[in-house]
This record gives sequence, structure tokens and C-alpha cells, in this order.
Amino acid sequence: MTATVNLSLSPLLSTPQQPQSNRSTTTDLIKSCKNLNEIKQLHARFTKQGFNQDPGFLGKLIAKCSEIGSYDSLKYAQTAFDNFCYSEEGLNNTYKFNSLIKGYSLAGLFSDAVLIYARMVLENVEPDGYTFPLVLSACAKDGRFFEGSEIQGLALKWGFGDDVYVLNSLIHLYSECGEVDKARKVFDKMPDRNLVSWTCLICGYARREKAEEAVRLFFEMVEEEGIMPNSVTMVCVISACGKLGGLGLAERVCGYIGKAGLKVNTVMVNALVDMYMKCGSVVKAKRLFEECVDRNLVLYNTILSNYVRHGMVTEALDVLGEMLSCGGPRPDRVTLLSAISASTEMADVFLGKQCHAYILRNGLENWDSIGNAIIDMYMKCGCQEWACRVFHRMSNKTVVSWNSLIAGFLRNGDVEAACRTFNEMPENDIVSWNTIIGGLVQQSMFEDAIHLFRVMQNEGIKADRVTMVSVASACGYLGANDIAKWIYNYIEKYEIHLDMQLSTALIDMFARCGDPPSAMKLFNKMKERDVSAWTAAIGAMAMEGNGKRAVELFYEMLREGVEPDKVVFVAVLTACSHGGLVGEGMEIFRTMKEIRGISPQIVHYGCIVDMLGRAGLLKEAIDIIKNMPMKPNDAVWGAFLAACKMHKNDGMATYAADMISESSPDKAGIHVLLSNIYASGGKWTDVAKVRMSMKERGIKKNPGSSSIEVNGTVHEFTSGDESHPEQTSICLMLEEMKCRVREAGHVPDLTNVMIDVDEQEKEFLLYRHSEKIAMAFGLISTSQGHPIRIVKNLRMCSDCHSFAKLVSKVYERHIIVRDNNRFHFFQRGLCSCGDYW
DNA sequence: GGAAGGCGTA
Repeated sequence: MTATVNLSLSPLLSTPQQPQSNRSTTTDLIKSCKNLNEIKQLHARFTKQGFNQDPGFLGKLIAKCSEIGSYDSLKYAQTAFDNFCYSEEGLNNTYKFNSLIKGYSLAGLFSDAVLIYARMVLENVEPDGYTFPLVLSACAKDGRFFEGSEIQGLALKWGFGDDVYVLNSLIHLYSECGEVDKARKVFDKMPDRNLVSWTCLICGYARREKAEEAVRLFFEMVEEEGIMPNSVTMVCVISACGKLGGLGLAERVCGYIGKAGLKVNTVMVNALVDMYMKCGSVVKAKRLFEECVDRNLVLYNTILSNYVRHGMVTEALDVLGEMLSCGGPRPDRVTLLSAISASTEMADVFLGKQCHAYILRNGLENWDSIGNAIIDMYMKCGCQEWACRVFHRMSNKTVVSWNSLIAGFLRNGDVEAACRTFNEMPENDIVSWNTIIGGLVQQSMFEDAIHLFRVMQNEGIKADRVTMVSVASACGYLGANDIAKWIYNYIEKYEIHLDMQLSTALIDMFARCGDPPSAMKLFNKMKERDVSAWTAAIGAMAMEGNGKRAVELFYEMLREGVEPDKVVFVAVLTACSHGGLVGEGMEIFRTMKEIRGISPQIVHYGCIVDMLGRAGLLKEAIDIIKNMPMKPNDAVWGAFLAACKMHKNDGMATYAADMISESSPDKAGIHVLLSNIYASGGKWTDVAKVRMSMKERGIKKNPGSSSIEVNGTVHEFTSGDESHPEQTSICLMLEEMKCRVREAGHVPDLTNVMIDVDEQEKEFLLYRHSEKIAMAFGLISTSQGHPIRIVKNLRMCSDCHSFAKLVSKVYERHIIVRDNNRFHFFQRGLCSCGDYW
């Protein structure tokens, strides 16, 4: 026997217990045992004293053995149980069986708990009102829906059909098994309900992605029924608020902690910290965490996992360090899961390997979630082979393991391996679909993503919020208006919860599909709006060219107390730029630094240069570039060069070109702009130089392409494309358009052709631009009155722009073109951008 | 002696 054991058993050794001593003492003693040896000693001692006939004691003993969790301790518990059960005292005693069911449940061995009940039935031991809640709870925690329903039938038979405890357990069972509608039916039919009934159902909704219903039910309980919550109810409803993500609602709910006079315990602190984190109020969460005096492991894990989720890895590592220092709780597998995720987030394979080693040293690897997180970590760190090795060695591969592998392949751009794995996996779930669809979106394979979403529907798999966020984003990039409407209808039809993220994705989708009214309708319907939602709305206005409204929205957001971030400044500055609102833009740029304390990043300087440049203030723009605290990148130069070209200022362009040549950027766009500037000035030798340098360094020009959606199918055309099945008709249509537009006064703007060829050839090339081909296809494949919607990957050229204006007039069609930074609505020979773009 | 609660991979 070791010294530790002696120490912890000392109270028992010094003061022998009497059999009649109260039960809480025996419970305390069994609870204080640290290993199997101590349990055995205590058991032997009590047996000698005749005290082991207390089934409560045996229940606790089993629970303790299971908590220790070793093979030997579990075997010991089983033997103790068997010996007890078949001894004279153990037979035909309902109370004893009930205690054992509870013991196994406490130990988390729910199937064993259910087996004890089965044994009761076999041995004709009559269950009582206590038995059913216990065993139903065990079924609930083990997800045993069918056994649970059967046991419910038996409870009815034994006359406990109206028992509030039994019915509450039933609500819990159904909720846990994902049958919250059935739980609701039980709740509605109950003759008497108590607080636990309400709490069970609220919790059921909160866990089944129906957080909104959970909160609604909570208010029904407190406001209509006048029932005050207890701490358990509060924990459930607070966690629901965290899932909804709205701080205002959460604060209203939290008011009931005070109204009910509840003391905030550690579990509630934890729920609050988690909720504040998920609602984006990191400061409040952090303060609560720091003020909590008895932080336990779960609380540490909560703050840690949320820091990781928010990408706040420095803070995460601080918390981890605090835990590992003396006095902190010992990290468990949940902690390590976050630690691995932090390594993943930082792509720090060194830290990841340290975590992996800790996991192996502490025997935590048998939890499949850990294995999956490790796969994910190695994948993110680019160690695909390590990830595959961990995967192949896993003995308990689950659908999540397969999903992690697929996500990893996609992240590393290996779409083929991802699809192969997806097809090979034994069974897939909604996340498999979400992973592959989301991955395709990440890889900019938007059409494939939409296609796969259709396949998913054909296989009868219902999409969820996550699927819809990806699909909405894909649809937005494609600018496919019909698909956008279909997506929105799908969400309404299947009642997919419109949380902040999905609403924001939909606003963005409608905006990109040239439907700002739908975007704003959705935005106005939102009950809570975070900074991303406002950014989407401001972006919608920017894309429409309504800079004024975008700026108004920005100030409205500030008035509502939403803290602006870097991204929303980009959106509003872009809006100012496209709307020609130089004064407003400069003012916002100034407040950003001076009032909001956000130091402008290169992207913001890019916006300002773009804004000044578009407005023809080239000197001011170059001053900004010269005085920026960082080195200008290709986006900044790109904006400046585009402005030089727009305002035909060759002097500035050449000046900039010299500065750019020195820094030799790698981005194709800059080289193309440079060569265009030289070309429009007729400096063909310089054009050739730029082209040579691009070729030498392997920089490829991003080819222009336009896509158009017809009847839910997206057709893509590159410039000079002849691959479409309806090529002949497209060609004929283009010829017709050319003639009719020319009659209407169109003069081809040959400065848009950047190749040194004769004028006839230039004109030929000009009529092969992808947006013109897409327009022709649009005219032949859609009926009169139907708008033609085109998405262009680059900026629209000025010739195509004036061409589109005349097409809209001659053919009496609305033409909507989204280029890489805004929308152009062509109508009756005019464009919504007022030729300012 | 009975029912309800917090953290967790893709």
C-alpha cells in the first residue's frame, strides 16, 4: 500500500464506522476513494461490519469503480453486483435494483443500467414509481429510443402513466433521441406540469437546433404561466441564446436570473461565458471568467474552445498555460481537442505534435474525436501523409474521421482525392455533404457546388443551415438570380432557421445576384444584426452603386451601437469610391483612425487610392501612396493604374509604371494593366517587355470570362469562345447585334485592344469579348421581357459597356452585368453606374 | 431512493 492511500483512508482508520451511521458518511467515504485498492478496503471493511447490504452503498461503489474506469475496477463492480444480486438480501427488492440502476447511470454506463432493469423483469421483481424515471433517463442518455418507448408502455401498465416524473423522463427521452415533436405532444397532454417539465422541453429544443422555440417557450413559461425558472432552466435557455447569437435577446433572458432571485453557480457562469462568447461579446465573457473564483475544468474548456473558435490563439495559449501551471485543473480530452484546434488554427505543426504526444502519453487517443482533430491538424499543417497515416491506423473510424479526411483534401486543393474518399466512405451524413459542397465553394468551383446540392436533393437528403450558407455563397458568386430565388424558397419550405450567419449569406447572395431589394428586405427583417450583417447590407448598396445609402447605413450601424470592424470599413469605403463620395470617404477614413482606434490596413489604403483615382484626383492618390506606412501592393497600384487609364493620364501612368517595375509584382493583373497603359500610348516595345517578363516568370493572365444563367443552368464563355453547342446561332446573333448597334450609333473603342495589330483585326477581337458572347446567347435563349444577367470575372471594358447600353435600347431588354466590383443595370440605353465605374 | 443543466473534432 502506498503512502497516498494511507493518507486518504486515515479518517476511516482512526474512527471505525458503525453500521447505523448515517448514509451520507458512507457516501462521502466511497467518494473520497482514489483507486480500486481503496475501494476494495472500504468494501471489505463494510462487509465485515454487515454494512454492505445497503444498496445505496453498492450503487455508489459501482459508480466509483466506473469513474476510475480501469478494466479491473469495472470487473470488480460487476462481481460485487452479481454477488449481491444473488444473495438472499438482494432478491426481490425493488429498492435495491433501483439503486443499482442509479449507480450504473451515475457511472455513465447506461446500457448496464438498462440491463439491470431487464434483469428485474426477468426475475419478476416488481418495478415501482422510482424505477421508471431512472431507467428512462438511462435510455435517454444512451439514445435508446425503442427500449425507452417500450419501457414507457410498461410504466403505463404498472399504473404510472400520469406520473409527472415518468412523463418528464419521457419528454427528456424523446428530446435526446431527436424526437422533440413527440416530446412536445407528451408535454401538451400532461395533466400536471412542473418546472422540470418546462425545463426538459426547453432543453430539448435548445439542443435540437430549435433554439428560437426554446426561448419562446421560456417566455411563455415565465410571462404567461408565471413560473419562475431555476438555475437548470436558466442554463438551458442561456445556451439557446448562445446558439441564436443575439445579445439583446440574451440580456432580456438573463434578467430572469435576478427576477427569480437565483444565485449564479459555476454551471451558470459557464453557460453565460459560453453564451457571451458565441454572441460576440468577448469582453463580458472574459470578465465573468476572471471574476469566477471556483473555475472548474469545464469553464476552462469553455473559454479555451471559444477563443480557438474566434481565432484568438494568443488568448487560448494563455489559458492553456494557466491550466498547465500548478493549481489549474488537469487538462482532459476536451481541453486537448481545443489545444489541437489551436495548433490547427495557427498551422503550427510543432505545437500540434506536442499535443499529439501529450495525448498518447495520457491515453486520450481512444476517443475518436481526438483522432479526427489530429487528422485535421496534420492536414491543415500540410502534412497530408501524417494525416493519412493517423487515419489508417485508427481502429474506430467514424463518419467524422472520413469527413475530416475529405475536408483536409479539399483544404489542400486535392479535389480529386476528396471526391474519391467521398465515394469510398461506407456511409455519409449531412456533414459529409456540407464538407464537400463547402470545399468546392472554397476552391471557387461554384457550379460543381450547386450541382452537388442538386444531387443531394435527388438522394432525398435534407439540407441544413450550413449547406445553405455554402450554396448561397456559390450562387452569389455565380450571380444566378433564378437559383437564388430557388434557394430562398427551399429555406422557407423546409423551415431552415435563419440565423445571423445564414441571413447574412442570403443578403450577400441577393446583392451579388443583382437583387438589392430582396437583400434589403431580408436585412430589415433581421431581429439582431451583427457587424457582418451590416457589412452585407452596405455591400449590397455599394454594388448597386448607391453610395449614399451605404454611407447612411454605416452611420445607422454606429448609432445602434454595433462596433465596426476592419471589414465594414472596406465595404463602406468601397461604396464611397463607387459612388464618387470623396468627402464622405475621407471623413470615414479619418474617423477610423482617430475615433475607432482601428489602424488602416493596406486594403483600406487601396480603397482610398481607388476612390481618389476614380474621381480624377490622381495627385492626391499618389500622395497617399507615397505616405502610406506600408509598401504599396499590387491592389493599390492596380487601383492607381486603372484610374490613370480612366482619366487618360499617361504621365502619371508612366511615373507609376517605373515605380512598379522596380518592385516587380507577381500578380498578373498589374502586368496586364501595365501593358495596357503602354499599349494605349502605342509603346509596343514596352508592351513586349512586360509580356516577356510575365512569360519568364510564369505569370499567366487571368482570362476574361462571362457567365449567364438560363433556366437554372450556368453557361460560361471565355473570350473568342467557340465551344458552345449553339455556337452557330450565337455567331449569327452577334453579327445581327453588331449591325443594329452600329446603326444606333456605336463606334468601337479600339483602345481596349491591347495587341499591336491592324484596326480590322482589333475590331474583330473586340467583338469576341466574353460579355458580348454571353449577351448574344442571352438574347437567343430567353424570351422578351426576361432580363439578361451576366457575371464577368474582370472589370467590364468600356467598349462592352457602351455596347451593352445600346443593346438594352435596341432590343428593349434589361441587361444586368456584375463585374468584379459592382453591378451595371442597363436599361433603355443607360447604365445605373452613370458611366462612373 | 426518482425527472431537467455547462465545454467537445469534420
